[in-house]
Amino acid sequence: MAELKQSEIAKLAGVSQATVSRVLKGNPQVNEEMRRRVLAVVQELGYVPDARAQSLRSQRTHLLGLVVHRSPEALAGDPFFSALIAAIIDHASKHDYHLCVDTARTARSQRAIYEELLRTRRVDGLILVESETRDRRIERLSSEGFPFVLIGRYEPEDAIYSVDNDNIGAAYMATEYLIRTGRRRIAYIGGPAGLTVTRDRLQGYKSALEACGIPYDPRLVVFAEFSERSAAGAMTELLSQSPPPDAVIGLDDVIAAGAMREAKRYGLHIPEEIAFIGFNDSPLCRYVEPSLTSIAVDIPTLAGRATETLIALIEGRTPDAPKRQIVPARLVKRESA
Amino acid sequence: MAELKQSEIAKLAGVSQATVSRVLKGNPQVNEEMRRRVLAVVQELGYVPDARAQSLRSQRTHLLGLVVHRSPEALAGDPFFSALIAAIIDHASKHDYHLCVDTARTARSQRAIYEELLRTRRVDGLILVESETRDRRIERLSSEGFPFVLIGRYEPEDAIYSVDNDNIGAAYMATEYLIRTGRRRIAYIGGPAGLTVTRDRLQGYKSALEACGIPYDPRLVVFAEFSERSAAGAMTELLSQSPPPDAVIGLDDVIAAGAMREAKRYGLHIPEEIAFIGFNDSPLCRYVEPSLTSIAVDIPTLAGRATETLIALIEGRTPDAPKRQIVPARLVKRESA
DNA sequence: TTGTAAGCGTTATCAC
DNA sequence: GTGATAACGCTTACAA
Repeated sequence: MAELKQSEIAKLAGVSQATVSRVLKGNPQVNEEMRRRVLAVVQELGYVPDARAQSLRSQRTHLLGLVVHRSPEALAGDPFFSALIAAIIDHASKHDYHLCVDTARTARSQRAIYEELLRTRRVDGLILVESETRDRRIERLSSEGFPFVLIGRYEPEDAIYSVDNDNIGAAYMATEYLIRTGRRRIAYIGGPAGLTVTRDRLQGYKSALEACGIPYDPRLVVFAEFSERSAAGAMTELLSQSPPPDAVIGLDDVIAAGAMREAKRYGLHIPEEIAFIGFNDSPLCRYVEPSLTSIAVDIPTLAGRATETLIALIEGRTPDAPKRQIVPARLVKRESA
Repeated sequence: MAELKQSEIAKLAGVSQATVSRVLKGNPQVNEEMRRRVLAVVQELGYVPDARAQSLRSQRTHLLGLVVHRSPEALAGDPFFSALIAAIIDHASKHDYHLCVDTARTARSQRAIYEELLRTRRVDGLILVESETRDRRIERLSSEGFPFVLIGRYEPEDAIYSVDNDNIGAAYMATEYLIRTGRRRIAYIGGPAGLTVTRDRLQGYKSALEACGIPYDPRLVVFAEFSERSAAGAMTELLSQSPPPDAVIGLDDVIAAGAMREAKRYGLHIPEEIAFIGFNDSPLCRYVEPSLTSIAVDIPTLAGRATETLIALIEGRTPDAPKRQIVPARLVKRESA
């Protein structure tokens, strides 16, 4: 079984190896008779071409790379990534591509990953998530003409292909909703400060405040890691102020939930005394008490657009989409706000 | 930049292409002088070998395949997989392997995945999760001598390499704990009936009942899909009985939480009237109200063992571990039981 | 110690 | 239409 290659098939079918290749590639100019003979042997032996040889020959691996900028621990409990990975695989498989996932925590390993996947031509293209605002590697990918799509934001907007939630709009929506429902001291707990998501949502938050004539108070803006624990710490900081906030927007559901839990520990009533809104509409929103209002980012669409765009790029087609695609978010109201 | 290959380096360093290869492979029998010359050029141009060519030549892709038997939707919100994937990547990267993830929902696509990854030699080995109890493809992998490791259980125990939570023990632990704390009508909500996890935990559940002299009542055993909604349905079924159960063990946290939510809707008090225990100790346990007691499966260890074993198998070393490895679980007590 | 050359399994360009 | 044959970029005998 190990020695199954086209030359074997050829021998058994009594044709040349080149003909076997033609038949398999669906080359139209092959005699019907030979085609049948070849296919019969292929079927019978269950021959499948060797992807490695095809990769070398065609300069295509049919592998997409997903690079996630988080440590394994931070990735571990995050439902966002399950959803993202699942959606990418789903789209990729339709085009006969596979997905290779890597994590790049430190700057060192980031470099390693890029080298490893890109320069080695191990993958045909890259999907990047949660990159730092200014990433040297992105410049490089770009200048080397390597196919890649960013999930998230990048400046200038039309420099590279990117797909993003409407983060600014989403944060604006959340903030405005809170204002509309009577909140005045609205806090924002971001993720790590360097991240574009963190910045973009901050921007939406600020715009909404401004549009509604509420002065921006920098003390109401704090940052946390992607963990419940870190979010609790940030919340403690916010609660030490007087007056304390009457609403909190967390960069994601985990952060919002962690903050909310902390507020509960302080004996605050939710949503009467303080409201909470998270992002991602992850399963946990329905589990926390009170259930968490959240901005739903449309992960399947996001992943789908990114994947389709990337594959188009790889295959040399011009993606029929603008360089920067924005996927709208929606507010899912629950009890916390 | 595109034309960077060993022959280029060779030309610039004034040596043969074979020597470049030797230097890069760390072959000891190369003159120090040439080695330096070669490395200088390599450094300067940032040459990295082409993985595709290496794969073909060495018959190794340095890719591990992870095949998950779930639909993208079912995968989507599940933190178990984020954790699993993260942990596998972490271990694999230490040995310079990458991870290729695929999902196989239908039987048809399962076949496709196996063909696609295995026969095409696209990956060097496979990690399988949540396989059906009797899976033809496993027999085939096994008989073809393809390196693979199963996360989960398989009979007979020493037929293949597998790593598993101590599912039987864990369910035993959960059940016994409930009995010890005074519960008598303990229900079990499994996942899809064909799954080995479902069966194994059912077995542990039964053993504990038997050991404690509590008769097994089949009406207390129901099955659900991996979704909150489906779990709620299963719970409704359980609650229609008289007397209703006074404790519920859910196959995973999502199922347990879904069931618990349903019980709350019925106005039952938790844990006074009915207790709940889930599996995985996922983040949501801390968010639900009351917080969910759960059996923690040690995902990093599980993934680590599976990955290390697989790589040993691929590289022709005999794994220094028994064919079937069991990773113990532990009970994380919270409010629900 | 180094270079030459064969070959990994394909695909694609030639002649026939 | 079909069969040789030359790549694809690398590793590794084998020769020198």
